[in-house]
Amino acid sequence: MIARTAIQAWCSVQHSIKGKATSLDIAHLAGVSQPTVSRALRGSPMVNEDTRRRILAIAEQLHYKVDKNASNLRTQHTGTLALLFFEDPTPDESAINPFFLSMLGSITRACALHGYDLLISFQNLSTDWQADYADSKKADGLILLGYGDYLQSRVRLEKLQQQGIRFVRWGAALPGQPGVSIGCDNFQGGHDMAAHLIAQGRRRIAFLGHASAHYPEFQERHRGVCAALDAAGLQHEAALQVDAETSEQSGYDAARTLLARGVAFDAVFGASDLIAIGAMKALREAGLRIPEQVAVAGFDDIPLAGFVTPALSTVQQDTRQAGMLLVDALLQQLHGQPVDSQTIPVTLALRGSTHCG
Amino acid sequence: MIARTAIQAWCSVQHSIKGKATSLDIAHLAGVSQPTVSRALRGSPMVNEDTRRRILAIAEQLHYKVDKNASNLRTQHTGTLALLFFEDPTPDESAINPFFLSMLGSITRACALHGYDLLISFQNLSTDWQADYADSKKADGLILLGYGDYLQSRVRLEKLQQQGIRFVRWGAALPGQPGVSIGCDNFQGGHDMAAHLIAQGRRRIAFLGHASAHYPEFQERHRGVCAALDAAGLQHEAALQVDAETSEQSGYDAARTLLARGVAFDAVFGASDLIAIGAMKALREAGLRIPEQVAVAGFDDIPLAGFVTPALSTVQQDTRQAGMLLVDALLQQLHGQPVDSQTIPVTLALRGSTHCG
DNA sequence: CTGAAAGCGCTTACAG
DNA sequence: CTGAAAGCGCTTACAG
Repeated sequence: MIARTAIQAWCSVQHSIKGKATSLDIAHLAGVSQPTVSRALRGSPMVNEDTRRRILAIAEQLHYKVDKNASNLRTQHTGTLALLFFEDPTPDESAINPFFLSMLGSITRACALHGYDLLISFQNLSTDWQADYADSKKADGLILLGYGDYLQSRVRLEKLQQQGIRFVRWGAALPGQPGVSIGCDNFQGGHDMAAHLIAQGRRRIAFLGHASAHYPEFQERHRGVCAALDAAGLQHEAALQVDAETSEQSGYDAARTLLARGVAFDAVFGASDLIAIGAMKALREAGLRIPEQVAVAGFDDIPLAGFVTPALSTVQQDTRQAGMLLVDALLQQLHGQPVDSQTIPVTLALRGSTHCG
Repeated sequence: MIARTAIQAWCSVQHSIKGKATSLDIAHLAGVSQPTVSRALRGSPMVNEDTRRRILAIAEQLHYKVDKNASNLRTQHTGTLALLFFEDPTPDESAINPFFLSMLGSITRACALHGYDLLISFQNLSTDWQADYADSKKADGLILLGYGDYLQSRVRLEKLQQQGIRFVRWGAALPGQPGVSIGCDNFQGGHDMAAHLIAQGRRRIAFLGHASAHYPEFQERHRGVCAALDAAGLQHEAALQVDAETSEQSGYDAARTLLARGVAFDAVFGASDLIAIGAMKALREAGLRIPEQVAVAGFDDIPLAGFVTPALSTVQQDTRQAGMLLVDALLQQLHGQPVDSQTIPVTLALRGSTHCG
């Protein structure tokens, strides 16, 4: 047993020199070698039970924590993952898509569950982000999140892969695409919501959101809508699709563009909830009643979707599951196991914005 | 000048052994010593311009990045800050207050501006978070964010301070409080919004949100409301205050509680936008027209505030400035400079929910 | 302007 | 079960 006073003395010395305790300090105090302290702390089975207890007690009193920089340097891995948001630069950067924020929450939690830390960074598509975090050994792997212009970022994904950097991407899993993607079934979501609208008697469904290969998620959602229209024997007109990216303002603008075109429509499907909510505002300003004259639907089921008026029908993505899958897939890669891209199912959250009466 | 082939050879060797380039590799290739590489890379003025260029060229071709673990270990600081969210545990953890998320964005940006990385972690109040990140040298300092129960977390702040850990907190700066706080002028915000409501002819303003010392921000907002009522010669009744924490559901529940009490009111002031939006739903369900019968106001100006119906009047906090101030204050502490707590002004964002006609 | 040397605090074979 | 030794990849006095 070590005298309390020895530790107290140590503490006061330490306090004056302003340094943190190291494993060597503990070794001195416990009367063992430094490697033994390291073993005891890491729970190695080949250390005497009494010795371990003594060491742990001292470590606790000293508020000792293993220096991550030293252990990472030694073991050559960091125990942290980096989350990179890549988004088109927006003028108001503070407005992050709530959907991603909900992903952020679930990713953080999944990391914590596995004992990993999360480094986070918002990237402009314009900056040269690809490998920074991995190359400088700040993180063992990358999680990429963002509805950016896919074609623009694709080159970078290829670079990442060339450099042997481990990463997973949230988004549509496309054939021949570099790396592993986890995404929701955008096609199914688009299809099911359109089918629902059709079942509610809607015939002319406008789609607000990009529908090009640059934005594969939105494009898939749009394809789902078209498929549902086809199945019902309805036409899809180009004039009923208006480009929009995921923000209220963009949705508002897109709805006004739609109105200005003068084409008839009885439903508006926003490619994201933010778009839908922005569109609702424009529609109301134009004197249209929701859902009587126009049904409105969104995609994501952000927390506020149920609290706007009328409550927004939307396609729900299971962010909790998504976060887990992303982290799991990345961790599996780090452990050298092969991983496949995955698509997770969506469900409809039907509310007042698509139901009359 | 070094032969391209040497580098190519190096690359293929490296590729086969699957390791990253180190400064020593570069030194060999450049025909200099390893310390010289380190100096060149760090922009030391005492290295020959030609040598530097040669080194930088090679470094670039090899995708070399300084190993952060090694340099951090050597220099004893990490170049990263940790952002700790502490919130009361919520059943649905994915629903993070959008206001904080907007802070997150601006904090990330401020960190990047100063060349710091951001480690992020969501903490339950119940877990033992205080010093982990700093003790294990993962971060140089902590940013604490959260509308948790203040009295519960105060003990921990004191511990942090005892251990000499640098931190800043977002929230009300109270007398005798440990550490540095940056917060908005909650009293002013509460006061100004209440004064606005009174100017609009409202006389009985309900306040939804905790108003105890456990939640100093909300309490200050409430005090501001009371002050405005006093100034106008109006009474404030206890029955017009209902506890709520910051979520739509809690706001919804609080409004229903208020309705159930049967007291008269002509305005509802939510202590946060989420509360206000939840309350709007409950009020509408009760058949009340907003703003004709009840004006509704919130606090935070989250991105969606302008897109609910009617658009929500609210108190705007400048999250961009807040993020900068938090990071600046923390960095100043790290540089050994004294910092004071600061309060930043708020402005009203007045919209349809408080204006008739 | 450049190099040889030391050391940051760990972990992990290697002996015993 | 424990210790002496080496080394992860840097940075920074110290010589020259």
